[in-house]
Amino acid sequence: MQNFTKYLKAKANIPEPEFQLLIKKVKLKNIEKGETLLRPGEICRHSFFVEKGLLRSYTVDNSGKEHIIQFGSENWIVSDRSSAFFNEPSDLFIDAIEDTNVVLISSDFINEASEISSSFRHFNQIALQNHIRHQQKRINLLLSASAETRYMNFITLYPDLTLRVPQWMIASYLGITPESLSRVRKELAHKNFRPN
Amino acid sequence: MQNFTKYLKAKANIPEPEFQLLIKKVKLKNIEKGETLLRPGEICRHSFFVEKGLLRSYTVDNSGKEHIIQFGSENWIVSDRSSAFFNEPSDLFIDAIEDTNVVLISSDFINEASEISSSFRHFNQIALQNHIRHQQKRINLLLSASAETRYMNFITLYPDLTLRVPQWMIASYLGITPESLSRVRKELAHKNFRPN
DNA sequence: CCTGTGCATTGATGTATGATAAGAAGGATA
DNA sequence: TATCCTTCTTATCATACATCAATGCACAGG
Repeated sequence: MQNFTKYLKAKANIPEPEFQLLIKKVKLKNIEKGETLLRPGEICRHSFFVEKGLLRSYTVDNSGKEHIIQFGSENWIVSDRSSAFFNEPSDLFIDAIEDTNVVLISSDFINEASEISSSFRHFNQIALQNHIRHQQKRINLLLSASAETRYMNFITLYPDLTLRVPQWMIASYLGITPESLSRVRKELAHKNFRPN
Repeated sequence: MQNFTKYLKAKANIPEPEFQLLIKKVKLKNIEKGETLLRPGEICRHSFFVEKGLLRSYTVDNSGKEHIIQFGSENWIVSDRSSAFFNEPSDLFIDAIEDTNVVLISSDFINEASEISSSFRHFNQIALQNHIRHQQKRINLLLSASAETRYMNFITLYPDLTLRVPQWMIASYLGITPESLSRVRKELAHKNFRPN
């Protein structure tokens, strides 16, 4: 819970009494490695703030292949925004890559916080805009860059994840096979590139 | 201007006097086919509501290739949201595919409308969430689907654009070469698929 | 009417990445 | 220590898509 309160206080300036009321609305949950928080068809009722640990969200296509949408480690929020906001059935899985400690943020929480505090509204705006910017960059990379470039971009952007996440998941995030990623890494090693 | 006022009234319930004040804030602009509205390095000062015509936004990679991010025909808004919101230099081009009539929406307009009307705030929220959902789907397609599938998806999603936009631009949007798209279309024709 | 310019098509060839299969290298667990 | 797993690598072959080059149209401007 400490990370979450720190995070929220840093991002939104909510007066203390209201803050205390709000904070009662969220719950903690511990999940084990491999445990699933959301499945396709379900409606995403909570956003998950990661206190400690590592989550991922991903789709599974009709040939059974996984495609990772997002990783979320400490101080990140993982969610299916569309499902949560529009009350639609999700088409994502969310599960835990490591034993994880999450804060459950309900839509109610967000709505109430928005009513109470214009500062929170602003924070929420920024979060949405950041999300859009991030997705934009990813689309652009997928359109224009080779596997190698995409991987380079990943490790500079998420050096921590590069170490914590198994390679086959990184490959999935990049839209390539684990074998291809292995080749790319070999190439990079040849070129005397060291990820450290 | 008619489309824009109709659009805004339908989306946000702003009391008439305030609406009249707001509407004075926007300007009209006519641009010719090929004319450019935004270049990389510039800050995106306006969102462009398309009254009539057709815009596109795109990046150019370091080998000179264009990658189309978005098309916008009547009643669509084209913009670089990140640049506009965060006041950062854009890395997009925006230009006109046809002679086009746009409404210039400044950040001021959006801020003022947000202050005046909670209904407008809500509309804006929905617009952002829709944007996220749309990008999410596109990322998922780029990660998981073949050129053929991506094209099929495009023509069912945007049958109008399929007719108005030159094929090489559609190819660019899909992340393939015009030659590949041509072959994909041939394949589909063989399979007795008719886009009509 | 000719001619230039941009776009779509087609063919030949190349290359990055996928598919499949097998082995090697840890980590966990008994 | 022995035995599983899971992950990562390596090798071979297959394929989707890119690249390069040529041709055919259509349409605009002289």
